[in-house]
Amino acid sequence: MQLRNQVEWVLHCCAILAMLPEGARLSTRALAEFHGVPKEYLSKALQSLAQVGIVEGSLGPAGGYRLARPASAISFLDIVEAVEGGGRSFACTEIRCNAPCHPPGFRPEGPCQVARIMWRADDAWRRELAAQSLSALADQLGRELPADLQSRTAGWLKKRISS
Amino acid sequence: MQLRNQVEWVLHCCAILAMLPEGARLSTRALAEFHGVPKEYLSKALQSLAQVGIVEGSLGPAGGYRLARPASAISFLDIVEAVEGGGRSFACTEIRCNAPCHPPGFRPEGPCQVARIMWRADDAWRRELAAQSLSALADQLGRELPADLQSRTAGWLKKRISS
DNA sequence: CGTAATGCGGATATTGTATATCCATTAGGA
DNA sequence: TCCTAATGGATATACAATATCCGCATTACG
Repeated sequence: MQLRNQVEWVLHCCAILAMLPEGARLSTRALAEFHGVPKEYLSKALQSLAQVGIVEGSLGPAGGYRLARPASAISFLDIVEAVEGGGRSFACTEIRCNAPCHPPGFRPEGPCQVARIMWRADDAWRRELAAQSLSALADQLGRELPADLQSRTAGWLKKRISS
Repeated sequence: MQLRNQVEWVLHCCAILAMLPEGARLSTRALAEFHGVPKEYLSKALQSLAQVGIVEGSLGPAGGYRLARPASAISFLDIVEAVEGGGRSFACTEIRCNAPCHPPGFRPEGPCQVARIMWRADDAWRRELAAQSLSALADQLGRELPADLQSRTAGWLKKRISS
């Protein structure tokens, strides 16, 4: 069980977007170069973010992406689910109904106990991610990253910012 | 991100084994028929359980599997990780090191902040599964399953028990 | 205007993993 | 001795993740 590579990519992309000045945009090309990932494929992931309203894209030269709402209103769960989908990690196929000693077509009432337990763990995972906001990450990075690294990064980004 | 089908299968298999009388065994064939899943493939999953000491297989006719320790000492996490592996759901590839503005070969100290947050969610998931024992599941099933279903199941299993 | 850069969506190729099956071997009960 | 069982290796199949390519509509800028 493993999350897509795209999840890591868009989380870092969102972190970058969250540290940009208000209203500034970055192109897919810039984000891909910054993280060393394939531009075309990253583009797909960013489109997923745009479709659920986490980022907002604009066309033309000087186009690109920016956050569609304040970083404090974007959770890790929002981002992960935009790329990965909202499904459960445990898929119950109701194999308890297959027992040859059950009457054919048997359908029990209520969800499978095994599934209930697995889904509770899923909920705990989601709850943890829902509690983490993008702004908290940006703050943390601003506090812990060495100053020289931050200024070099800021300089590189400044040259790539559109609009 | 989805768990293997095998995870569902072995969880239900362990539930059955936990409800068997002390020392009784069930063959892969019986477990596969009971759940309506392919015997050969289920066998692989059960072998994974045997390798980490959750179940114990024996050869020959009247052979089969039984739990290797009390159901109260087996957690859902034990079973899931036996099949799925103990790896994290989020794999950090350190793309933060790829930034073209960083000095080449740059390696930051400490884990990536993004990864730390994702791993915390993984930990919450694992904690939840570690807290659920196989005996608790068996108790729950014994309490909630309709009596007629339980007796029919017990009868079917009795005919298949080895040793 | 026209040109180039951008996001967007569709189509497709490539790779890798989950799923599934088969077989040879070993071991044990009848 | 024969049958049945787990074990482990090899292999086939299906499907999803990864990656690339192309055509299109839009828009900034000269």
